[in-house]
Amino acid sequence: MDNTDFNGKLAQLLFPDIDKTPDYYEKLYPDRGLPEGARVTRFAPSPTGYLHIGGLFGALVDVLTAKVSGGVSYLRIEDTDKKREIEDGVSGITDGMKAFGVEFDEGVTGFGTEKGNYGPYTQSKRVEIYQTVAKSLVEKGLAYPCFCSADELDQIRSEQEKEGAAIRGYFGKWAKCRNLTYDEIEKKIKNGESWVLRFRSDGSEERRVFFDDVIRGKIEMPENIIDEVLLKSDGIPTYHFAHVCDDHFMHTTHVIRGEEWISSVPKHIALFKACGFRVPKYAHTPQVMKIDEETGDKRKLSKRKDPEAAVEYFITEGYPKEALIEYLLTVISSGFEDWRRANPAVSAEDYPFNLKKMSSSGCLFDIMKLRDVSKKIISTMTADEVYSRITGWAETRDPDLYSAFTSDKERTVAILNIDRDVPKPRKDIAKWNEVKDYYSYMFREFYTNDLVLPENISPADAVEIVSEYAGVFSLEDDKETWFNRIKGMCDSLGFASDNKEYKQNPDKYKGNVSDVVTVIRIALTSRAQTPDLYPIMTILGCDEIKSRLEYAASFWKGMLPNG
RNA sequence: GGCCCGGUGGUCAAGCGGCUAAGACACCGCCCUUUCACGGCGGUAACACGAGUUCGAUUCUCGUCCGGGUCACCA
Repeated sequence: MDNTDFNGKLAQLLFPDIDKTPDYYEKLYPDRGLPEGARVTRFAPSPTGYLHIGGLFGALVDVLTAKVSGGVSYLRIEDTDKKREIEDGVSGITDGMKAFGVEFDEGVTGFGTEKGNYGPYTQSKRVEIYQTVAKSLVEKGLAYPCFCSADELDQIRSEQEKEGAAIRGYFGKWAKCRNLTYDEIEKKIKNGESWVLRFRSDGSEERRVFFDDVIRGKIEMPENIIDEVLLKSDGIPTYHFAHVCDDHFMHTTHVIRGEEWISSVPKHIALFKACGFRVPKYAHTPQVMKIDEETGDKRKLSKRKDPEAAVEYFITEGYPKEALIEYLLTVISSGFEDWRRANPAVSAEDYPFNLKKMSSSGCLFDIMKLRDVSKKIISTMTADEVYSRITGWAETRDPDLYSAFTSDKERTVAILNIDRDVPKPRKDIAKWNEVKDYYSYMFREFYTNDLVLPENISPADAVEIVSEYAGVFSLEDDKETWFNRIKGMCDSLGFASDNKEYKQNPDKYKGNVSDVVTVIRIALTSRAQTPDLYPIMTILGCDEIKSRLEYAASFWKGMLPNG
């Protein structure tokens, strides 16, 4: 039997049910006809049920890369690992994308749904395609069945380890099944022995492969010599083979993925060439790391140890979606912060993203920076916007907050508008789960009297201040009058109304206006620090103010020696 | 262990043979100020190490060290 004969017969023996050729799929999935320079990218997670922060990072890079080039981005689900499969691992990913406003042009859109003409976009539904390509590989003598058991493979591994072999894997003298005869193969198959399909590598460890990583530049590695598994014993492809088939038929131009894939590029290039497919461009992104609290070491974010590894965490905490995106962009792309300064009001989606400006070293996740970015974003929102964000967040996560906030919308918006509708708005809130505590004194439901005076103010003075203020304040005042009224109280109480004078002669006074206002502030809010007191009082209303002032007076009176 | 990627302040980062080595976050100080925040001004703090190439290296080359990845019928 000559070689062609052998290959043809073997292909038929292995894939009796496959009646198509790769050519069929070439016609089914024609060239996309995109303009020159348009990039086709894909995000291809396995359905683990949740979206990893690194995944969102990668997805963002995919979408932006396609967008700036006028290309196409799509979402493909790589569900070829049956052992790790969970019931609906897809929704967690697509929901996460939606929550952060990351949208693909085509591909999987949710559990069991998709859009686009190059599907199916779920690998488990593409088995016939892989097998068709696999069959053609066998016909060309570039793939063969392997009957080695897991035990045999383990043994090969341990022998290689014992020998200290530089290159390990299924190749050369260890590739026992590489040269089986047709009769041997046929016999094993008839016996019901299970087999995997392996690539027949013609690589040499002497030769080197070169490729140009879009992010990292030129990379050089030894050629692949391993007879990699293409199809597992259940007929489902490995990542390597699926990647080659899918990115070819879906016409991906730029494969953007994590740096953990760099070392398998030689394998992938060899496979593309064996299949007669054009090799796409590769861009390997850095990983998001963190410092391990226990060991102090830098390491990859992990789902089990780090709640913030799952993107859901940021939603639960109440970070606005733009904040994470914006933060990720500052980390991903070195020019982003400059661009943002020049274009403060533009959506991050319009950022002219460039893969070449990506850093190639892994970065640490910096929660402080995220907080800063988030505060900045929240500070520029209108009170109405903040209101709808907070209530939207709280509805399912904090029913108490939700009902308190929605019971009087107008009042709540007024509260949220304090120090907001001004040239330099406050930047106090980084995420929605902070607002309940932050505004607690504005809501009876959350308010707790806890009147702690600063050390430099005696309860006796506090009682005097509060008692007198209860008699003079008026909500009719404009802000200036309001403040002058407080100043007016100062001198008779022994506090300086004029700050400059106080600084010159501090010993002549018990304190200054600041101290007086602080006492009032504490009486009204139980806080030594709050935003502008004037609007707070306006919103609190006369009755509430009176009652809080009275309470404070009697509370501090109780602290007096003979009180 | 083999192969590969990476290494500028605490963190993220500009830099592409000659600069007092940007900027942001964090931290500290001052100013503003009814407190706090905001804002403004200023400050502490970095090219992992050793050779080489060069008139000159953070930038180029090599080595060392350190960190990371990868060597599965996981992706």
